[in-house]
Amino acid sequence: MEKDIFKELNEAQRKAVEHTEGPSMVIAGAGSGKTRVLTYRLAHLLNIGVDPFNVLALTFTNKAARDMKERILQLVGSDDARNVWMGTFHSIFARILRVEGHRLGFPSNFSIYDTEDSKRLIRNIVKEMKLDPKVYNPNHIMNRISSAKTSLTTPHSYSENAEATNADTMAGKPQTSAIYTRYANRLKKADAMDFDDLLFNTYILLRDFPDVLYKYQKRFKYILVDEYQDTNHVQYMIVKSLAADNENLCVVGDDAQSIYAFRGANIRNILNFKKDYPDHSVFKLEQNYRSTKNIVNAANSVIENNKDQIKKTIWTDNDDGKQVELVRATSDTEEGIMVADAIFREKMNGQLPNSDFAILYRTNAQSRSFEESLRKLNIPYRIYGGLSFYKRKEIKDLLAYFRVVINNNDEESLQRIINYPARGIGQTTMEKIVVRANQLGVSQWEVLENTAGSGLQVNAGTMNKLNNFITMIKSFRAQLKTVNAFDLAKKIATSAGILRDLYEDKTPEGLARYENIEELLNAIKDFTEQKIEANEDGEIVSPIHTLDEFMQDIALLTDADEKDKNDNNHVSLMTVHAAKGLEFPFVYVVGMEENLFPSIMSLNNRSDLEEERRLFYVALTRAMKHVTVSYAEMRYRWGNLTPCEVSRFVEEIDDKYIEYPRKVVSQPRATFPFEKAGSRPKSKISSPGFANYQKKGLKRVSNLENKQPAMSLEDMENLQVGMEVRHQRFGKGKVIAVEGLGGNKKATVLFNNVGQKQLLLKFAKLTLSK
DNA sequence: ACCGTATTCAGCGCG
DNA sequence: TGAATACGGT
Repeated sequence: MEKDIFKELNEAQRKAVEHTEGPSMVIAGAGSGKTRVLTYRLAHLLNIGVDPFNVLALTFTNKAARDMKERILQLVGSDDARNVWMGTFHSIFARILRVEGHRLGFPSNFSIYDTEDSKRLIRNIVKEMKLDPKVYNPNHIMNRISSAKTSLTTPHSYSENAEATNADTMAGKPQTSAIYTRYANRLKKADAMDFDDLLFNTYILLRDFPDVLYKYQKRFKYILVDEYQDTNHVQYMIVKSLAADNENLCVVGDDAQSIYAFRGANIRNILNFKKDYPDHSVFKLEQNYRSTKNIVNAANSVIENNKDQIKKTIWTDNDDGKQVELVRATSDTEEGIMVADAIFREKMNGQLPNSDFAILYRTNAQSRSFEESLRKLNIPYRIYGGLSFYKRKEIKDLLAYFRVVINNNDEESLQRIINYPARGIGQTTMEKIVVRANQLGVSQWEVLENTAGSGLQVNAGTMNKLNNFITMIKSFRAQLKTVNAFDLAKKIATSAGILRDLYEDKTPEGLARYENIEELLNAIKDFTEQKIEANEDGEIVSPIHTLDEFMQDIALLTDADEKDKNDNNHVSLMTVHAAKGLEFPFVYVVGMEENLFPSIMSLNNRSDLEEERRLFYVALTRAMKHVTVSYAEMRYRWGNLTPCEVSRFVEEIDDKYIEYPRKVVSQPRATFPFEKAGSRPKSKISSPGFANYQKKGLKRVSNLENKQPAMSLEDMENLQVGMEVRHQRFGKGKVIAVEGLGGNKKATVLFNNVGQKQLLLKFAKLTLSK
């Protein structure tokens, strides 16, 4: 068994796997088989007799944890691997906090506030403090609080930290510290933790309770941290204290792929590992198995421009492959068309599946032009990183019910559901409750539960409505431990009126919402049944699985989307950030323009710019066979047509590895086979980007390969209603209307196969059939 | 309580 | 441009 494992590894990989005792760091270049090393290392530990309960593996995403677990199960061939503590920092420490949190005054059923809950709470606090929400922007305040927690700053130490408070005062936000204090109190009162608290409180727990620290140090004899370059300070501290006893710590990462500094990741954690653990070993995985030589070299030539990095030489034995290709479009719309067209051709030439292709962009807002063009070519695509299932309103509404049932003090959830579906408890009433709760220093639920005694001044009708609501929630709560998750969930969805409310909404969106609720209920049913065990007679013997268990299961889940196995044949569209860890044969990195990629916000300091460069490095190294980079000379940004310049990063690619557009003889004008009549004005082709090109002695090029020219002037003039025509893409059809004159002449054509289309004749590839 | 309109804001995003 | 929220009228 063991020998088989090692056979599949190169020397560096094998050494990294074998080194089990003492601190070690694995620097894993892009495509160098990092996951393989991680899984084999874990498998190796189990093979040499380490108890899976003594192994802790921390990953960056839930998905990474799941994938790894699966692979290890295959490798080890026994169920032992299931007992390894493997998951994200957040999920592992949430689990520990459910057990140990009482020491910090948290019940085991504490709620976890997501970003939206946190923001809403901050917004409310700002309102309660009568501050201007424009000045105290919830997003900004939350970032402030988040980075405070990440750097282990409590509300108290924040208020005493002159640097922090001065910065706030200078920014015109002297009350930030007070908001933080209030926010922390409210979370505590609600028996809730936000995402940062899961880490922050774990750190406090380990710091202040030596017996807890001791217990987990003894438990986690072997610790493994993936994506170490993306850990922030509190994560670093937690790992450090857990590993302090035996130092069997292995961290894996690639400084060149650190792209999350903007949210607190500290690249120095990996750069300083050597100082932290003088007795360490370093293993460098430098052979890339993923990409062609051209891609690896192109990426290397870019990343060389960064100062902060660990020295390494990424190389590959793979074929040379093709050079990186540069595509220049006149507009963002055209960029979409050109990229979609390129994918179409590549796919047809090679008879390739759609899933071989990915379009990567810097910002989500860029996806639209690609969507449109892909749709027009009938190429299936999927956008990643949109609104995930668990963030949808209807799902959050139902989950909020669950959360209130489980934890009555969960104020964010309470506010969400107290008047949904509408039951006549409006803003005014809610404000009274909030005020009263704050006056008495109790939770909002406690005010409600004791409506008579709490001195809440509302009229009899409202009082009645409140009492009905309370009674309903209490009746659900009474069933929490006796009824299984699915039955209770169904009951809540029905008797709270959510299903009815959605059922009555017959709009497509309403229908989708209804279906989403159904899907959630199905998931709960799965959960309920999956975990039930029966004896030989089919009698159920295991205890029922309850709703609070389900909620703990999903509390930290975000990517529910990955489970559509049936339809996998689509082009992937996502941000470069979202593409981290993935690979595709053909990658299109689009929007390679100054101020976009690199982002305009990164241009002021070197470290931000270096992070952008690493991001581009990540983008390039996703590709196995071929990379195309593209940019537009004009782009709509915030509603304005803005001229753009090619990204400095493109120019950093060594000329040997990139192919610039070839010179073209004529045909200066782009053709827009699918342009809708009356859409955006076309841009003129004179921009800084163009000037830049001339400087470099590069040549202009036709934008789209013409398979067929647009209509002749003569045909355009002759076209009349009733004529039979043929379109390159739409096929045969009949003209049913003609309007406009000269260059703006438009025709409405009823096509046999695709229905009615309006075409701008100067661009349409139409021929007269008769 | 609810709906349509005005206004504002826009960076990537793990848990 | 367009999504999300705030506002103001019924």
